[in-house]
Amino acid sequence: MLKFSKKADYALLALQYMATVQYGIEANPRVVNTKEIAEEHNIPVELLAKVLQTLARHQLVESHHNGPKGGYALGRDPKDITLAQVLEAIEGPLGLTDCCHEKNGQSQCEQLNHCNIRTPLLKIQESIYQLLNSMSIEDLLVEETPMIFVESLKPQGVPS
Amino acid sequence: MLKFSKKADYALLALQYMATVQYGIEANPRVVNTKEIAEEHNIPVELLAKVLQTLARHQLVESHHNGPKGGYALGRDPKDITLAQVLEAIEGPLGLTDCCHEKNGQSQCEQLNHCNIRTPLLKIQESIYQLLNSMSIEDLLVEETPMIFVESLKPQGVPS
DNA sequence: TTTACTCCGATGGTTTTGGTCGGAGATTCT
DNA sequence: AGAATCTCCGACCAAAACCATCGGAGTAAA
Repeated sequence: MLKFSKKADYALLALQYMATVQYGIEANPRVVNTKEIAEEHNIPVELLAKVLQTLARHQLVESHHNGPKGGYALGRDPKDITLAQVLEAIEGPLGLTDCCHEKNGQSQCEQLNHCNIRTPLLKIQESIYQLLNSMSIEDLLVEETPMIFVESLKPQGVPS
Repeated sequence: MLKFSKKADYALLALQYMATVQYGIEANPRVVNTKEIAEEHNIPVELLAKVLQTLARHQLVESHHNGPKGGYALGRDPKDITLAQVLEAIEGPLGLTDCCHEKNGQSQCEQLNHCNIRTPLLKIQESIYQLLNSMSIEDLLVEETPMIFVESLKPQGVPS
């Protein structure tokens, strides 16, 4: 359940690779092209290209279409690119249920007019978003990943 | 992104309804049948039946096949049924990436042999699981949903 | 001018998902 | 006993999402 799409995986791999090249231990700021990343990770080139296009459209990476020496580079500092931004760019806005991002009023949720679980699910969704937004590409670089604690607090006692 | 399946939504709705009937304000412990829940929430009966079967197989609900007066009832106290259990029963084990639940060794991840993002993603996954496991069906009953705080702590300083 | 790259749109195949159908077994009511 | 009603289980189909591919246009360096 709750699986990322392949495209999202590819996006994270690509961003992590670009961050390593530009900001890693052997800092070597340069532009990397699609084929290089694809071969590094065994990803189909054309699909990765599309993923990078999407990331560029959302200003997460910058495209340098400079002929043979063209390629992509990170649009900002790795610590300013959160996982939430990446996933949102690739897979669209976070929405656990269908009735989460409705444009105007309740279009779909007329089916579930007696929906009693909407509010709590929205809370969960918000928590997951905070979680994804608290981690950045920079956190993917270090070996020992920072621990993340999730704490559930229930201020008001639950009725019996 | 990260959308629940319809079946999962239906499962939560059904469990919430059953909990309300059995443990709600007007406590009226009785067995409810599939059609009753389906009509209450405008869910296709056959699909809901399949969902309830799955829940029964995982001991989250008990099936009473008592002819005309048969139906389902919660298998345990609502507070002992966590959302993680429900989702896991319906949608299978949590796994953000493909390489999460591999049976023996690395079967798929041979494609991503240079995968550097696996460990951090597993941390995120663990956090989400804790989150889903900290909420129960009982929490779906109350109006004011308990607030959930997600706190990201980074013990070791990040490099650079 | 050629080359190598990004960019964008369109397209096909495959898997997952949502939803349906029919039959078997069990129990209650007539 | 027989009919009706319910759960249970497996198989089945259609729709949608996803993965992957291809072709063409634009641009800048060699």
